[in-house]
Amino acid sequence: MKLVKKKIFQDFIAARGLKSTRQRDVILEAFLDSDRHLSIEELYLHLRGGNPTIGYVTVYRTLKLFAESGIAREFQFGDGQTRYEHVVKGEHHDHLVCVRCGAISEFSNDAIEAIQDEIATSHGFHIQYHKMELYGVCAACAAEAVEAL
Amino acid sequence: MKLVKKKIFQDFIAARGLKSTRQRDVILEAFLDSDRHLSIEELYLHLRGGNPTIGYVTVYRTLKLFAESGIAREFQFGDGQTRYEHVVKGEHHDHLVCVRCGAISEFSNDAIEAIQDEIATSHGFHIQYHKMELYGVCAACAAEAVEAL
DNA sequence: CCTCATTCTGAAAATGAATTTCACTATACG
DNA sequence: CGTATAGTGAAATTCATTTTCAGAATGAGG
Ligand SMILES: [Mn+2]
Ligand SMILES: [Mn+2]
Ligand SMILES: [Zn+2]
Ligand SMILES: [Zn+2]
Repeated sequence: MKLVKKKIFQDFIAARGLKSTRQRDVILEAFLDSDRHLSIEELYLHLRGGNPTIGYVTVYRTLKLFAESGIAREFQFGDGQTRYEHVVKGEHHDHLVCVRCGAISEFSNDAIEAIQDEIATSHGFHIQYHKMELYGVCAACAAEAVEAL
Repeated sequence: MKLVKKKIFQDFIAARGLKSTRQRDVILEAFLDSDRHLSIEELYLHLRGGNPTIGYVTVYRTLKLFAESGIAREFQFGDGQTRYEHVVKGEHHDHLVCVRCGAISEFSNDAIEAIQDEIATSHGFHIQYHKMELYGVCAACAAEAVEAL
């Protein structure tokens, strides 16, 4: 899967007449090695740990490229930072976001997706993408809250 | 309904020891008279038309108060501006957002809401609120696109 | 009606994430 | 190699939001 995504990005780079650079390689590697929903800054700070260092702006631009190429999705979970996760086209899932600890978990449900299509159709609306996020308290935080009593 | 919302806000103001001001009255009136999903700036510019003028910051703070009081919901539809709509607690709907003209329409679907609850339960997750937005091309814009051929 | 503690207002300043600029560097194709 | 083209990153800019602060308004108690 990691190799598939690398290939997709390489092809995208080639098709657009862009260049392959050390920075893009490093960022791609780190991005694919993560299973989190990373903000630009998080990835940037992570990369600063290694050597040589890569600029914030390059991380920013590269994540945008990932999204354009189809190997990443961009999100706004309401914490003021844009986040990215790597995905492959065709696959889809939505999110549960803990308002206490920020943990993000994933789910997908075909029934909901089907109903969404029906709703769109009945409105003469052509869906391009959707956003579905459930905000609340995760199991771990709920347990913690109980302990604290 | 408008009166109900006014009452809710007045009670909120009283319960919190806040004061009733001309500005809050004017902003509330204009907000309740709209059926749109207004950004701070839109409402501010609308109010500037009338006299006397009200500051941007006051509109900003007052919309926040509306949200806290329960008569408004806050949104981010991805255009970079925070938007507000007036609602009553208990009522709920989600949105279709046109990526071409920005039009926002509404829908609600009990089946989806029920499935969301099941998903949360199966994750031990306690939902506080959710976000569901379908982005795409509205019927009007689709028709326009066909004409243009 | 006054008093005055408290809240409100709004211009200006600050914040902070995203985005652009630009001088310099790296890539890649012949 | 040579060189046209794209990339990099520090710094500057943008832009909505949020905070600050000094003067104004509100309203509970007298
Ligand atoms: Mn995800
Ligand atoms: Mn709505
Ligand atoms: Zn949590
Ligand atoms: Zn439209």
